[in-house]
Amino acid sequence: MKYWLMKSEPQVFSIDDLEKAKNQTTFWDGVRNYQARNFIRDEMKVGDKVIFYHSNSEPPAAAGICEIVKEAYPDFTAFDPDNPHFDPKSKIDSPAWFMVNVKFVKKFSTIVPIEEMRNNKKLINMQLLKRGNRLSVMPITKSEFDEIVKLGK
DNA sequence: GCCAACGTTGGC
DNA sequence: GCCAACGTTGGC
Repeated sequence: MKYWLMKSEPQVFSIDDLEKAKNQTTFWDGVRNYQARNFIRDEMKVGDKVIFYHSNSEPPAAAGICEIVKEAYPDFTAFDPDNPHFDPKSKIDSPAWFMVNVKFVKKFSTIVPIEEMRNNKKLINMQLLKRGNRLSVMPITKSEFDEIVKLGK
């Protein structure tokens, strides 16, 4: 089993939105970066655990946990010219972009702000904290996952 | 609101 | 294939 961290802007889609979603499940659409796409398409498996991270929020923070419940399939929002994530490069018979379904597991009783992660020796190697990081989907280790869960409670 | 860092685009 | 210009991300 692998462990991941996925970013979402809470004003667009938050951990609360996931908790309230039908079956507490949603499709993770809109990833338009090749490195992130490759993680989604090639490495995410059902049962993998994911830290749900709130980016562009005050404060930016890990907010909870979800898990992969459906492996990669074409991101259909790329096919829809009216969708903000539309990408004419992605064709139905040769999709460029993929998504997975995730299911709510828990919301942290205490969010874990990025600053707290920066100050934690066990977390300092995470790609999230690397200078200039813009990746929205990234792998983390089991010990990093466990440490964040411990802090978030 | 600012701006550094980064990925993508397009002219050559 | 290079690289300058541009748009976006996302912390601060």
